[in-house]
Amino acid sequence: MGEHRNISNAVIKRLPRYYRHLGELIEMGTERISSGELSKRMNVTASQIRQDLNNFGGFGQQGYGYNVKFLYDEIGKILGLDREYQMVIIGAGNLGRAIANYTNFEKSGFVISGIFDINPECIGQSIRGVPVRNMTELETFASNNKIDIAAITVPKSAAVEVADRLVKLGVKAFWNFAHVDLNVPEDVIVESVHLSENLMRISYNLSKSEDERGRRHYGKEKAGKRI
Amino acid sequence: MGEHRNISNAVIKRLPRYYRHLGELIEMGTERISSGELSKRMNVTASQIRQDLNNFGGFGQQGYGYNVKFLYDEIGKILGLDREYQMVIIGAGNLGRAIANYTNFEKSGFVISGIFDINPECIGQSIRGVPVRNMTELETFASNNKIDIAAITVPKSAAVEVADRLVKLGVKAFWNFAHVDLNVPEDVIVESVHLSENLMRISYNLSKSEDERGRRHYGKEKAGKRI
DNA sequence: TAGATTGTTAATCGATTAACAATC
DNA sequence: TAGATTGTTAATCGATTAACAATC
Repeated sequence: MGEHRNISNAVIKRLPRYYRHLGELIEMGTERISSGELSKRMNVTASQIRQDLNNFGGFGQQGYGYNVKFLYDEIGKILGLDREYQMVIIGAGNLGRAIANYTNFEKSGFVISGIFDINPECIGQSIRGVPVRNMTELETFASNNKIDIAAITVPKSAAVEVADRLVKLGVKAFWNFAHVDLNVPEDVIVESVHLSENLMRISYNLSKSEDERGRRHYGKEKAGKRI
Repeated sequence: MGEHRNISNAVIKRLPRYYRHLGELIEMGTERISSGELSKRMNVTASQIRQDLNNFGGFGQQGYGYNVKFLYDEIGKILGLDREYQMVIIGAGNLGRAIANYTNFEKSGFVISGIFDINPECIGQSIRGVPVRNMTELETFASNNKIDIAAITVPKSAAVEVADRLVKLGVKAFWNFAHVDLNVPEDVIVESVHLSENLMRISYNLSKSEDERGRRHYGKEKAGKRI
């Protein structure tokens, strides 16, 4: 019962990627696939694929493999993609607009029901048919509309306060683009996209590649101690 | 020597977060901090902090802790933030603009040197002082300007081809926002931001929370086999 | 049936945490 | 010095991979 409690985070992080590849396979008209073939395609071990899927029950068949469409649908259900989610976007800047315009979202059941900003120039504008509302209307809006997810695309300085307001309004999931750790109650989900951290991993790896010839040192030199 | 080879990915992923928190501590005027205090602030174990930092050498002092400013600078160096990176953005849509307008990037040494698109309406426009160029000019541009990083904000269908072109031009790092796995040579870095995967983790967690009451099943029912 | 491939257990590998001696 | 806290080794935990019996 409740099959998907206690599934490790590592597994969950991989599910969307399985889902995407299976979608591509469907588009290609592939009907069945073995863990071995999928393994080659995705660059993960077949063992890992089978282990991951078995966390949720038996989706395959010995001697046959997995039915692509069936597996795709099942993973979709696991990921909760079989229903709609009402999402608001806080911040109608470039990032907020990018998200609002991201047509694919609605396809997968993420419906943008409101966009909010404090900038008078934005307020009243319409983005993809959704009007930009004044942040002062947030509470009224929330009492008339269920908000499943709030995307936070405001600057760091405002993000924490906005999140607090939304938590009070009962919002249980945040998609956070601000460079802060939101502090929310235990039962509230935060998924953060820290773009600057992304860039730092790139610069780390770039400078590492160069080091492979160059050589650099960090911290105290402890002569002879490390090699 | 060449201290930072063979550092595990898990460690590297945490470095930007240390860096951000240390930056906040500097702003607050904090001069020194122990692994224990930082541990409370960041919600990680003190042991992990010490282990992580010791991958790069001894930054602390027994009985004292870590000098915040010194540690911040050292981590900055490790992350390669002590130099500039030339970045181009492929795709002048909302997401491309969001990145281009992200003022903070230049602060940290990421300089946007070019923006490219195929849409005639965009070409010639200027975003933050950077003109939007025709994609056909990419090769010419690359021969006159070093490109350290390319941000790919074009649709999935175009992303793979664009990345191939850029690899041929010698670009060694990609910041990929398209929903595809870019296939690049071994020595090329790809950092992907798959927004839809983010959303799926949110929907997974939301539907899991609801299951905690509801109950759902996936896959074959094997009565009595699992509890 | 024989062959293929899963589901699943056991072995390995890696990452995190605990503990403590070294040392500021 | 005594107290605090690091650097580092050892113990634990968890995740990945290998192996193979079950079974389609």
